[in-house]
Amino acid sequence: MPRASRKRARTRGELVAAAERLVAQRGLDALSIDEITEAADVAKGTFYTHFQDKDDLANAIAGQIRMELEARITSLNAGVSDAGLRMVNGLSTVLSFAIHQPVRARAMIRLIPSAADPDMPINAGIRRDMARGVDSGVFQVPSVGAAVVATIGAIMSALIRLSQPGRPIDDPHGFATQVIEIVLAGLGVGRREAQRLASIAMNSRRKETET
Amino acid sequence: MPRASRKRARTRGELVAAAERLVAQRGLDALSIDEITEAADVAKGTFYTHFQDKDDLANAIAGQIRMELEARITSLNAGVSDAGLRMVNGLSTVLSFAIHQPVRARAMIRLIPSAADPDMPINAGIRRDMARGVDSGVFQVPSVGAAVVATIGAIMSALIRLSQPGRPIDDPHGFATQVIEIVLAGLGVGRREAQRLASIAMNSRRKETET
DNA sequence: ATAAATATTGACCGATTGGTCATTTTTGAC
DNA sequence: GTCAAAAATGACCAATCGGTCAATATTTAT
Repeated sequence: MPRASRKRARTRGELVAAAERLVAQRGLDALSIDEITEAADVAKGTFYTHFQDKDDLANAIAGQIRMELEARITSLNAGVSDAGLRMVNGLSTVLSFAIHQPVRARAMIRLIPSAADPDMPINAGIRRDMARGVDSGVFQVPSVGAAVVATIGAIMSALIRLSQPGRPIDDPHGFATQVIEIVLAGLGVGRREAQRLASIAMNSRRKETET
Repeated sequence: MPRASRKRARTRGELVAAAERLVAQRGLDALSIDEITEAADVAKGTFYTHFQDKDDLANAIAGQIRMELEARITSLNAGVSDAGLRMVNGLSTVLSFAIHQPVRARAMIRLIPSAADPDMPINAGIRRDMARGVDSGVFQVPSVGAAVVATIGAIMSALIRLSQPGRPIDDPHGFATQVIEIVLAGLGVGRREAQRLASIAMNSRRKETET
């Protein structure tokens, strides 16, 4: 069915959108199926024609967001070999996501608490780029493991702060730039170079249109 | 204890201990009162003679842990005016807690997700010491706000990693020292000085006996 | 237009939950 | 040892939840 009806996709989209909103506000555990279907304005039974259960929906949402982020970072890093540049491309993409899509960013945080786990697949990119940077001498850290943990934590914390509702930051791009600069300094990059790399990355993200 | 029987305190302690264990494993939302009372080997009704509801218990646990940490840090920092020393005293205390009491540390993480919020009372100490360090020139950062967020995030991430069950770190004290060193470097402290401060703090923590 | 296929609906069910309370057990002051 | 107060018990209830399914509405193919 090439010209298949779009109604099904639209209904599914409404469920996902409603769930993202609710999860961002109150977390997955606090939600009932009834609540989600009511917010999406569909009957309860409809939920089960699109998802097996609540976990299935959660995985669909988290997987989609993760895919989008990874695709964008991969695209940005195509052909880039410098570890510093690769790192700021990844970090700035994540923080830009928090700025432009705060609701989905918060949903992601609540759905993937393991995002802070350095050994999760979602953090494979950071691990690789960190090792690359240490090998090439761009980064100077007491250990790759500690550096990965510290970096992920700092970025996740900034992600949370940037996507926090009700307490907007005056200059979010500036804030994100500062956090990235601090992270790079922690990795042993000189203050001036850190400042330069962070600015380049966040300024590029600022110009791009988000989905 | 004129009017307080010891049985009551013991029962309450069993409830708290059981809850800490269960919360560390599966989070508060996933727990039922039945489960907690069964794990504590008391009847369901007993729960309600000690706590109003599940939130009351959660607040009691989180409050107790927070109090212990703050008391220890305050004690360590008594009479210390150097911002760098004050900062590493705080950070090393938290990481030492994760190493020596991983179950309670994980319970804390799950009970206070807002621990990553820089504006929460629990992080007032970091805010103050950060401002003090910037004023005195010990720290050099693009902004105090960004530095606080990055620092809290890095430490929380290390806390999570250190308290993670099933995947112990070979040299936890060394790992904690490395993370603190990276954080200090991010705050503009020189590599050698950062290494020195982190080592001093974590070595002191290593010798102390934990509750 | 019509029928087959698919999507949607919402009433319904069994299981689980938070919370109550009359009863029993334990404690400690005398 | 006695007894009143405090603590602990566990059966019980109303509410909510995840999940099902026969009935209905909509879409697609012919």
